[in-house]
Amino acid sequence: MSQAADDVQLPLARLFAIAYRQLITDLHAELARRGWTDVRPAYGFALLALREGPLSSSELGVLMGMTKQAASKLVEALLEAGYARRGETTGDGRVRPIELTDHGRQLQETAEGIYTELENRWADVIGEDRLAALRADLVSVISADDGELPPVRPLW
Amino acid sequence: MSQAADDVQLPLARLFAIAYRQLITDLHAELARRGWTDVRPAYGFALLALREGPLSSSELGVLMGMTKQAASKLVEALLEAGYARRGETTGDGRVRPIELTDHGRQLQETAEGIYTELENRWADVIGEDRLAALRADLVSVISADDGELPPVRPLW
DNA sequence: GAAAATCGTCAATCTAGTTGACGATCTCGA
DNA sequence: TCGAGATCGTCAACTAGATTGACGATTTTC
Repeated sequence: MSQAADDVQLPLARLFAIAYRQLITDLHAELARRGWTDVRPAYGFALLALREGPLSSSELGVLMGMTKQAASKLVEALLEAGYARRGETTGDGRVRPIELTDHGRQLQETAEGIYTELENRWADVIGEDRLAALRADLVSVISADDGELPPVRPLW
Repeated sequence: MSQAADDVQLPLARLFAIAYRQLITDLHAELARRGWTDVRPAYGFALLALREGPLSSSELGVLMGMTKQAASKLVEALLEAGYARRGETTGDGRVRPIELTDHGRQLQETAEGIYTELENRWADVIGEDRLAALRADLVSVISADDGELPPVRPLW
């Protein structure tokens, strides 16, 4: 008998922590294996947010649940790594929009592919239906407070 | 219609991040409300591990998935805050066991009570059975690799 | 008994965030 | 229209929580 069944009463928080870390670690290990060695975990949600189009640092900060200063530092790292660049200025002279470079878009797509694989492995273990239920239940609980999904944050 | 249903395809990793953060934030908010104002998120899993009995810093490090140096710093913080103390030395002169003080035990029990309340709120939203399924599914996936539950780490 | 491993700690460094301040720019209402 | 106030991005200083590397003191092993 596996150890798993004994631990069914482990705190959810602990399970979330482990599950999150496992996904992110596996993702970055596979990225590294494919040559993407300068990708930091913090980039993930930012690349995802930038996928849809240019964003200001402040907007990115709001989406990620961090201060604009922190977002600004993250953007700086993305610029230096060549995954993002300053886009065309809008009418507003205060805003300096950020957008993905081709390299950044390539990374985003590669990561998305790997990540899909990882979730498929989950489906292999617990089944498609249970996975869908898990996702749906998570969404209902975390948006229970105000009906909206709160911002992410790459945690502590 | 709530926003929740639209987002069912959000990455699990993101949901885990949000769910974890929400639980930990709510827990510490309630702890603070009850007067426990010097509790840092990192203490949580350490108090839990120490609940069963004395541990060395190195053992704590292994359980939490961090280096012994990091565990040592965490222990130092727990000692200074009065939640732990050096216990009786074993035969091994290298080991300096750590154990909970009464104050630490009180904190641990308070936190556990609050945490149980939080999980009960989850049960109120998705139901007892779905909550049990969620927990069981998480456990099976994260222990799928080697049949054992990996160490926690308070993440990034 | 000597070689090797382990325990705890020190020191330096890194990542990822925070708060506070500030100049530049935009918006809105008197 | 113009001035008060809000917002954008950045600078600086700091904090939390981790890392690697080194080392003395012990213990274990052969």
